[in-house]
Amino acid sequence: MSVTIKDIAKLAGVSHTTVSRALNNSPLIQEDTKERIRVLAEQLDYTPNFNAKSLVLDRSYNLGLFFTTLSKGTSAGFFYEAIRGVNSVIQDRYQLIVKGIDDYTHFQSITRKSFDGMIIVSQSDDDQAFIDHAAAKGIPLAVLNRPVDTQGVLNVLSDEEQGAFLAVSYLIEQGHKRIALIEGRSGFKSAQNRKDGFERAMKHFQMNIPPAYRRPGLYDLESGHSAMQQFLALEEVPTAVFCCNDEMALGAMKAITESGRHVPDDISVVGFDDTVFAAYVTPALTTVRRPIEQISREGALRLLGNIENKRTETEQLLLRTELILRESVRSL
Amino acid sequence: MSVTIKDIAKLAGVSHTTVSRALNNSPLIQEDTKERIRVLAEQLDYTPNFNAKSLVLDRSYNLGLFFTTLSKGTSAGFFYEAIRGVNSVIQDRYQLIVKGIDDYTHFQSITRKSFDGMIIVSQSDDDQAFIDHAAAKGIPLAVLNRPVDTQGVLNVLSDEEQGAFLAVSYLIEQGHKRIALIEGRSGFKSAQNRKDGFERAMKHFQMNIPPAYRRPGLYDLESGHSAMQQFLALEEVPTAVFCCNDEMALGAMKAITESGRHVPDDISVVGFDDTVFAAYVTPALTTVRRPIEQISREGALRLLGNIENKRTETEQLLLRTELILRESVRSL
DNA sequence: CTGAAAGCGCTAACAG
DNA sequence: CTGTTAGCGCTTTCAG
Repeated sequence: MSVTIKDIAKLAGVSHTTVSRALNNSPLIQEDTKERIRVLAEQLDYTPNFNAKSLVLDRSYNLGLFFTTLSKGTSAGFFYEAIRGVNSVIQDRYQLIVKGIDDYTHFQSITRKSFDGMIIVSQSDDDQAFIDHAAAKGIPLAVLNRPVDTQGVLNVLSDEEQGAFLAVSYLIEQGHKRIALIEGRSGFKSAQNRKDGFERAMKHFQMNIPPAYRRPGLYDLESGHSAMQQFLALEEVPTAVFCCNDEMALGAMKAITESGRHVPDDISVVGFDDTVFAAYVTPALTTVRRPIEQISREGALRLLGNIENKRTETEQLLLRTELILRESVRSL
Repeated sequence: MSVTIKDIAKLAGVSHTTVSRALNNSPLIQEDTKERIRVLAEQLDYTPNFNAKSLVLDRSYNLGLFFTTLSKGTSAGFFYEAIRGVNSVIQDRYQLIVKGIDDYTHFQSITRKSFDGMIIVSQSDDDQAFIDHAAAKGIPLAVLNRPVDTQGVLNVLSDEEQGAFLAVSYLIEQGHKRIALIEGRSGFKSAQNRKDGFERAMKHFQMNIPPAYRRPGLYDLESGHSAMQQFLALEEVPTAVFCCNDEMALGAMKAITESGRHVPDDISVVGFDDTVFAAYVTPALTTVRRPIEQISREGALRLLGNIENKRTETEQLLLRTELILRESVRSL
């Protein structure tokens, strides 16, 4: 068995209470007693039993990081950046538990005891049941990436509707009139927001959108590819395509190239997310940057603030998206 | 405060022991007593306190998933697939704790108490200290992606040296004589293995490798790009480039295109990993597929086996890599 | 400044 | 089949 504070107490000739206090640097204990005990602990290679601590302190030292899904529809880059962002602020004070919301059949294991706080990277309105459950349990919460107005819940997101608006406005300003849309995964909030931005821009410039110029997508390469193939089969092929993420944009570019056409000479393409490869495909992809790593860092930071000060601020933080001009759009 | 087994006991008119047994479905308890207690627990919305369970059972219900680094050099796709693979097998029996080894300044918080088992996706020999520590603590271990021969440690990896050998042999068989190498991140085992495979193939076919035909890389887009630029500046530009991962291959392709040349007509490019976008870039990338998700799934599966049967098999599992032929190589 | 005693919620002998 | 009792390792009153 491993060493406990009692073992140290025996060797130091003090009570285990004193050891506990000394190791927690309590001001009640004399400096030299503390030092003696610390040295002893070090020698014995003592490590606190966090389960015991958790039990008595009613803290788990766990932070949950939840995604709508791990198995379908979350892109690798998004996932990676979100974890990095959170991980960069928690250091080793907390353990980061990563999970997909759709991995749970019931939420009963989600309790205050098992999570000191939770960060929910929410991509769908369907996550609301999960969020409500956690909020009802009194778990400090930060919801990222999707607007919520649950009381006491932190909310950090980027203005995707505006980003899409900018991107599509840009296409129009470049003289494009026949602009098609490849939508995001249905049910994902981001898909809705980006579509809204698209529509607002089109409306703003009084352009009409023929039904054939909209195609559903799944946020993956393949669906972008096949949606574009449909556009290419039309009588009047669009001169520009707004894709609701970069992966679909890449799939679309592939379809265009395969048909013997060129980007951007024949058809312009715009993506969304500014994934790491966007600058490196040929032609480099014009896209909308969304500060995912920053969102998750800010969310984590504020959440830790709430946890450690036992506050429950209901802050909402909206970060700006940015249009990144590259080479995949041609001016007509 | 939340309901405990004692609350249930009081209401059911039994001892808390009986409740504990009933809820754990002990054969010692009569069926109808069990049922009564279960119903009561349901009504009260009882959830077990896992900290208390952990303390007495000496299990944490935590599985650690460690990467060499989260902040530098691990590619998003790799990371994503590894987590997915592991997550798909653990269901909700365990919590998955994700961490970078380089996040730790000291390992003392890594104990048997805090992890029922650990999966270490090891990309560097430098991880060995961490592995040794965990092994010494008696934590059931699965090391993925890098060979280790520590006793009692499961080891699952793919034959990357062989994969690189296949890829380079293929280039040679297509008639290429001037073949350059963009290496992986120095210190990463995979970088060494892939380089070894490259060299073995070159040697096998009695080709020589001028020093100018090797460039260090960092596994990212940018380093592939700049390495390729160097090759393009040479008097004798190579006719083919073997890149130690797909991201560098994409960077290299970018540099080639920028120089006014074409892939594969002027220069052939081969990557490694078969990242999700490899099939969608233009031209589609010929590359070596490495079954990351399968590796992590197998690793997790075997680890759970070891944990739950209290075995410590020292199994080593070598999965095959596979050359995926696409369009980025030209036959001379 | 230090110690004795109680208790966090649960499981596991041991008795009946 | 059920209950009594002890104890996992730690923190926290309360008393000195």
